[in-house]
This record gives sequence, structure tokens and C-alpha cells, in this order.
Amino acid sequence: MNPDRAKVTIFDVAEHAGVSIKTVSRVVNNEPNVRENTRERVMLAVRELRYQPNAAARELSGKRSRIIGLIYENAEEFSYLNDVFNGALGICEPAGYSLLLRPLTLPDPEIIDHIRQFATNARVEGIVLPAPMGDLPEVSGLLREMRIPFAAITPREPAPDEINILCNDEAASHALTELLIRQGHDAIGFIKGHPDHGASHKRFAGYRRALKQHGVAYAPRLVRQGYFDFESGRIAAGRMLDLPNPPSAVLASNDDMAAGAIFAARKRGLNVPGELSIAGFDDTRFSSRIWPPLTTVRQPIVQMAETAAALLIDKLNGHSTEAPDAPFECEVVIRESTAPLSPA
Amino acid sequence: MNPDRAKVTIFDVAEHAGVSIKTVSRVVNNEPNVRENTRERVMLAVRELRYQPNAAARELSGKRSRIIGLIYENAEEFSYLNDVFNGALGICEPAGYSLLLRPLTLPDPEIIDHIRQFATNARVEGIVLPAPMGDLPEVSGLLREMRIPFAAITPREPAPDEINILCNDEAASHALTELLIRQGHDAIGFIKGHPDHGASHKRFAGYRRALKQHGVAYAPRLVRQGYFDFESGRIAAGRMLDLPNPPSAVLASNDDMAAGAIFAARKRGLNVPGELSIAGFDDTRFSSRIWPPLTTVRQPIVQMAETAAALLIDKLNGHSTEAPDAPFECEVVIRESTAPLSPA
DNA sequence: AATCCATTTGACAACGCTGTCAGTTTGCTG
DNA sequence: CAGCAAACTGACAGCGTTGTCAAATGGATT
Repeated sequence: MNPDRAKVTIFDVAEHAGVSIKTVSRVVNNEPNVRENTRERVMLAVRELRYQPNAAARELSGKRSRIIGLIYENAEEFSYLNDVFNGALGICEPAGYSLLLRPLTLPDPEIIDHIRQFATNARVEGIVLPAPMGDLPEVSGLLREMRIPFAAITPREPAPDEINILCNDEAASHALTELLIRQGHDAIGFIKGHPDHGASHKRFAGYRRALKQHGVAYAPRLVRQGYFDFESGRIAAGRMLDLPNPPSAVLASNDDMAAGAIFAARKRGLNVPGELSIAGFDDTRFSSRIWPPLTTVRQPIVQMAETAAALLIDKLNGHSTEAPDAPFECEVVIRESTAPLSPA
Repeated sequence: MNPDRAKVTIFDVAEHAGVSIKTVSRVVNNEPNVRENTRERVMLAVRELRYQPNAAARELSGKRSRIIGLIYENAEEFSYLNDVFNGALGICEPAGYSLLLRPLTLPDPEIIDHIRQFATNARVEGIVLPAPMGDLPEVSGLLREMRIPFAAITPREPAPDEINILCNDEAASHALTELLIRQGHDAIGFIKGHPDHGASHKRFAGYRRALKQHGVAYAPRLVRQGYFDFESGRIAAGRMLDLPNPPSAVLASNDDMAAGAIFAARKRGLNVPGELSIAGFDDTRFSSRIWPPLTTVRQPIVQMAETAAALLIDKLNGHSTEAPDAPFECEVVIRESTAPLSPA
């Protein structure tokens, strides 16, 4: 530690303001029962001396670490996490909290131990769980058991007394499918996402609902299991395209798989979107950088993460945690990878 | 803080092992002057009780926070940072350090204040500076002045007594250019990177050296300024392609700009790599997902970040910081966006 | 002016660890 | 077997805050 830094203590402020250290503590922590007059005097001293409370002493004495953990899957795709980090950090910092990262590589047979150790060792007060961490029952179960508050950013059903940040994946998927149907497509392939992710089911459900609503027959042969990665999308799309009656459009449950589908189409000499429309999900950073730019669905991830962190901090501070009334809205982004069914 | 957690203190261990707390402290901190016999007894007690030192108390008493900061540019492209995070976290965690993130949006006129505040407030012991943070003289200058040890992962010239992690960008750029020359290209465009990044200059230097070495004339009209983002790459490439005698190959200083170049080529109906070879730099995650997959250069970023963190921690622990003898090696990855010059 | 109660303030003991320094043991020497 | 240095070990005082609880203050009521 550098000798030049962090030397103004609560005693200095107390002396400067002519009060006791406890009063300074009260002011700094916004506690009640301080006369307005006194409060101002202390604040002035704080500002003049540039006092910054010592976090370690605070934690040791007050039992509050002001640290929030963020446990995430260390997947390849990072733009989602980037948004989550930014959202969470943006809230934590001004609130005086630190954010501690804990990447985990899934599947992880020792996940329970890892999380338990993280929670204990890193003395986090609360934890943010972006997808797919929030989807894993063993994770939320452990945290519940350890009585560590958490906020899950994940499309699972809301649990009472737990913070859940949702978005309307299902509706967005429905809208996207509807778009393709309106463009004349009636053989629409679907590449499912990883079955452990709540989002996968929501997205598939939206697809099916749209088909049904518009009287388009559901064809199991046009549905393939994918795992949210490029490779599985490439393979799944390839299988469909090699079918005797291939689909004229493919909806992938995320952009990575959509990119895989484009790759597969191109390998087979198919023009996208002329001969095959392809849409994705997530509006990943590269969605607009590939050719053709992807039609996809954008989620307000930064906002969702902000809300997660804010609600979590509220809860930690004993404020009433009122969940947002409605799920966050996704937005369909129409680009050039989809087009009306050509007359051929 | 949860009542169930973190209750075993140094006193419990001391009692269990039949020694004083100070001895436990010595063992836990690997201090000398403890009889082997005693050490083992204490270790046993530590393990049996699952003792985990209280970080706050340690910091308060010992003046060591065991926190390392990571200041980074909050750019759109994240795969580089992902690798940096993973590398640094992978080292910090087992070493008992926490990693605290501080994203900064560049350019930031108040960068000095932001960093100063981060360093003071967050009580970091040392800081990792990935590119382009390490390139900014005001940043390294401030840290030097504040006497906070830092490790810069950046292609600047090594500074004495400072930790610098380098890689041979220049050589890789040279090799990539050479590859194109060998494929028959003699009108090779170059899109420069952001002038504030050290890497930009290295990469340009490698290009020029290769041209010179192989007797290919250097044509300023084939060199354009870019800023490492897709859009600037698209524009720069577009300008070159609209030239009366356009290049048959374009080397972009990173993959984002290379993707922009592919985009520009496609807009003009040019076949890549048939009519135009394009190569990038960095082997971003999407390099192999776009069409055609990009020929590019891969840097061992995870290793570089690991080394940065490890050397920094060594330094903080007072060990001799011996810099790695040689810069890290980049690797040219040949994919399908480059091809021999076609006879036409 | 005296009394009472609510509000405000302060004294002081934790919190769990490391640094300091003094005390105790051990292993050699002579 | 005493004597001595070196190797160990332990007692105790902080570190800078917050929690507890007692004391002081102030205003309203007799």
C-alpha cells in the first residue's frame, strides 16, 4: 500500500468538525438522528479533508463487505457478458459496491464447491446470476440455502422473494416467426438452443405459437437441437438443408448458430436471403458485421443488468424490493438475412 | 453478511492446534521461523476447521488489500478483454488476490481523476493495463507518480523497472505481408490501426519491412488510416477499392476492420478471395465465423495476461521481477480470405 | 422554574488480523 | 554441564470503523 494514500481517518474528520467519531460515522452512513446543522458541519469537514472511509475497517466492524459477486459462464460469446458487466458495474460503483467476477466453465461437476468457496472466501454480500447461471437449479438452490441474496437475469419463471429479471423472449420469437410467415415462408426451420437454458424453451415456444396462430403446420423434421454455438448451428442447418424438401427460412435460437447456418448455406452454394432466409437472436456484436447482416432480436441487456444490480443492492440495504411490473421488451431488428419467399 | 459463514477465526485455529494466534498467522502467511512440527500441526487445524482468514481484518491490520485493479477501455470488441480477464483472474485467484475491474470510455478528458479515484478508493495494490491503456502516457505517468506498481500488456518499448508484456506484432505483420507477396500480390493495401495504440505502429512497420525486403514498391495511396473499428475499415477499404488501380490484397490492422473490408468488397460485387484477398489481425472470435473465414494473426493473450498478473503479484510480494526474456510469439492463421493472385 | 420525554451525541468495546518485541526453547561450544 | 547465540513462540497493541448503550441536550408541558 502506498504511504501517500488513504491517510485521513474518521478521527481527523471528527476533530475538524468538532464532533465525535460516531457522529461522523452517522453522517457518512446517512443514519438518522443527526441535527441538520451538525450534519452539514461534518459534511464540510469530509469534503475539505477528502475523507474516504476505509473499506476494510468498515467491513471488519460492520460485517458488510459491499462486494457483489457476478458468477458467469465463461463461454466464448462475450458480448452478452460485456453488457452484463457494464450494466452491473455502472450501478455498483456509484452505490459504493465492488463487483467481483467468478467465471465458471460449464458443465462443472464441482460447481457447488466452487460457488460455495467463492461466496465464503470472497465474502460477497449478494450475487448476480446472468444466464445461464440463473437457470441452474443447483446454483440457485445453493445460494438460497446459504441465504445469500441473488438476482437472476434469466428467463425462468419468477420465484417469490427472489429477484428475477425477465424479458419477453417468447413474444419476440413469436414476432420473428410471424415476420417470416408474413413474408410467405411456410417451411420454417428452427434450431433450438441449449436445453439447459431457460431462453431456449421460451424461444421455441414463441415459434410454435406463431406457427399455430397462422395455421402453418408444425414439422418436427424442421426442428433441430443446437447448443448455442456456431458449430452446432452449422451442423443443424446443414442437416435441414440436405433434406429432400428443405426449409426456405431458418430461425436459429441465437446469432452464433445463425452464423453457422449462413456458413452451411454458403457451403452449399445457397444465396442468403435469396434462396434461404436466416434469422438469429441476441443481436450479437458481429450480427451486423457478417454478410448478410442478420435479422435478429435485441434484448436490453445493459438495462436488465442494471436493474438486477440495483434491486440486489436495494435488498442488501433492506429497502423494499419491488420487482419491475413487466418483463423487459425485446426488439426485432430486421436486416438483410431475411427476405420474402421468392416466387421460384 | 450471512451468520452461517465465516465464523472460524484465528483464535479457534490457535486453540485447536495448541499454539498462539501469532503462530497460526505465521503459518498461514508462510513466514519463516516456525518449526516444521508446529507448522504441520497448525496446517492440520486449519484444514480441519476449514479456516479462511478474514480478508478485511488482514487488510486493516496488514495494510495489504490483495486487490489488483484492471483498467480497460470499454470498447465494443470484447474477445481481447475476455482473454485478458481470464488470464488475469486465473492467476489472481489461486494467489489469493481479487481482481477489480475499471472500465473507461476513451477518450476520457478526466481520465486522470478517474484513475486516481479508482486507485485510492478501491485500495488496489497494483494495476494491470491491457492495450490501449498501457499506451497512454498520462496513465502510466500517473501510476508511476502514485507509486502504484503496474503491468502493461502493450506493444510499447519496455521501460526499466516496469512490467511490460510484449509480443512480436511487427514480425507477425511482416510474415503476413510476406505471405501475400509470395502469393503473387504486389499491390497490397494496408489499413492502419488507431494511432494511439502502440500495436498500430508495429503492425505498419512489419508491413513496410516486408515490402522493402521483397522489393515491392511502397505506395502511399494504398495506405489508409483506420481506427480499429468495423466502420473505419469498411470506409478505408472502400476508398482503396474505388481507386483506378485497386489493390489485389488488403491487410487490415485488426479483424474488425478486415470484416469491414470484406463488407466493402461484397458491396462492390467483388469475390473474396478470388478478386481480393483480405487479412486481419487478432483472430477475434468471429474471424472464423464470417465468410470467408479470415486469415489473421493470433496472439497468445491469455498467456500474456497470466504473465502480467503473475509478475505483478511477484513484485507486490517483493520477489524479484524478472521480465520474460523474449516477447510472446504471434501465430499467423491462414484461412480462406486470402488466395494466390489469380491470373486475370 | 421544574419535569419529562424524545432526540441527539459521545465513550468505548468489539471486529480478526499482523507487527513489534520480549520471552522461551533449542542446539552447539568449550 | 554451563554458557550463548540462534531459532522459535507468544503477549499485546494497534489498524479504522460500526454497534451498543449511556449521557447530554432541547423543547414541550406542568
